[in-house]
Amino acid sequence: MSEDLFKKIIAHAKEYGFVFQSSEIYDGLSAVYDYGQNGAELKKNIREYWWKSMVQMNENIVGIDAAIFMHPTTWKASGHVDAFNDPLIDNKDSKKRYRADVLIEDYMEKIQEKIYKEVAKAAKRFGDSFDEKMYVDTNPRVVGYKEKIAEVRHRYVEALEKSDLAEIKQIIIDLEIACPMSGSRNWTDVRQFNLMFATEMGAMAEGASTIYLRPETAQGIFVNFLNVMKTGRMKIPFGIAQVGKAFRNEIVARQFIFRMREFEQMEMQFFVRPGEELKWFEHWKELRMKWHQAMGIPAEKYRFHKHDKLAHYANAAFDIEFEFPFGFKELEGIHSRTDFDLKQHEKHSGKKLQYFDPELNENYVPYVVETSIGLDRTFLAVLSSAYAEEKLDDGSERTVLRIPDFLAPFKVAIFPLTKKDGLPGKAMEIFNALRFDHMCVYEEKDNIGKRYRRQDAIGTPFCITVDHQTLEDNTVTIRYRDTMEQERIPVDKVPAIVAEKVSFSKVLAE
RNA sequence: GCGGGAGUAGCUCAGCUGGCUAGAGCAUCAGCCUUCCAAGCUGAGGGUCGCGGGUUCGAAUCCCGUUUCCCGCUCCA
Repeated sequence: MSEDLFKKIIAHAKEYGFVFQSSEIYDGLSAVYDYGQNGAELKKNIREYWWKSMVQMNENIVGIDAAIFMHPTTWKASGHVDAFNDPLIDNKDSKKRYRADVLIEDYMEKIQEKIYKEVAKAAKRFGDSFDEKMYVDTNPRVVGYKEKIAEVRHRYVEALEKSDLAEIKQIIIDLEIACPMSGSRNWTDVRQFNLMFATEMGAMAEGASTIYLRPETAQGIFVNFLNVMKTGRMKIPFGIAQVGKAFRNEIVARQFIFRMREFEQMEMQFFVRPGEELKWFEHWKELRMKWHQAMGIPAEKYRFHKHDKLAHYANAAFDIEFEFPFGFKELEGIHSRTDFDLKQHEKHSGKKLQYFDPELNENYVPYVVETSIGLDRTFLAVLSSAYAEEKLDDGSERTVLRIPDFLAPFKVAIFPLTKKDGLPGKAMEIFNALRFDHMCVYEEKDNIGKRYRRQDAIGTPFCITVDHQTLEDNTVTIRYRDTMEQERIPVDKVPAIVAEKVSFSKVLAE
């Protein structure tokens, strides 16, 4: 795996109609990509695989499709309005960027450490008779430190609350905070960087209010918790699934479709009895890993990554990481979100978001276990693990996408061996019979070898070729993408054979 | 957002010490040939050289700005 290979995959994705840069004729739009004719099919199939395995195969999980626009209070409740607002500052000499609030926090931390040191020294000096509380309250040096921290904190909190960026910069200047890398105190102004995209709703300026494009799909599920629970007569434990677009104005978005400003998430929020969340967390952690591995991608490409630093809402969190060409990176997150989200929405909406548990005979706010996977990242995982350049025995080379059969954009290609002798007519017959059930390609241009290679390049798993023998005994050859081997089979068996090979059922059963 | 590198046909690139109508291979399209694994023949289409400005008699080529991509830094509940 290398950067070089990654470049080839990106080039291949463009050349064969999988992924294009957005608005390319206008020089493109940074970190936004479009899916082409083959990419859209592959993406759709991955989405369908997820949906079937989560919704169709679980009688206690239902799917919804919530709007991208949500009431602005949603994002206050979820914490995104605060958490997604980072005040940033650059050092002009070292060219390093920092979060201004982190610089100030670090400064206070350092003073706090000085206090600890003083206390430790004093404890040694006085031995058993040492009264820490007394010492801390009376020692002039320690008191001075404490006052300094209190003063800074007061200014800092006030500035944050007022979003007074100039004051935050002034604090950094007054405290003589220097760049940790260069020691320079030559700072730019503090700028606010909001990770949520905002727009206006309402045509009239006075009635307009700021609306955010959702930065995650999860909230669409939480705000519909009551609706779905009541109308679907859901019994805990149950889940709500959703696939949809989310938007984040990333500071730096790079690595092709791995980090985009507009991306698609596939999420399921599983509502459970309080106290049982960690059991379900383990359950989903294992199930989700199985889902990935059932696709047929080698198991060693995946690994779990435990979050040591938990988000404010979580009490357990694991990522499923995939080995992309640029290293192991997050593909899916499994989080135990506790009752944080529903409680927050209760607080902000004034509605009771509770479940009456007949077994316990009590009302409670359910705990939530979330599985959240990036569709675009899964697409990239499938594409990059499928891409292969092979040297063949005859010395020639081929580029092949070994996409799992059931995910391939096109399932089968039908070729007449030549354009003469009525072969195209026979091939069209087969094509027309198959196209009702599968994405099919018909091609008669160029020699048969070229046509096979073209299908290899977009990952079509099967090619059916009609030759002269077909006209005599109604058999065709089926050629396999991965092995390049051929088999002779009766024409009337083709639909069943293809259907069996590209079916989701095998994978879903695992 | 900062620093470095790059942007010429769908792809890979040449041309870039300023000067003929901007080229090649592959790909695409039409046709011929072939008759089971990309390499034969004939012909065709496709580029305002990322975009804007400047210098010049003349700019793909030099200068400035801008934009996009790549690498590093930074950020990523």
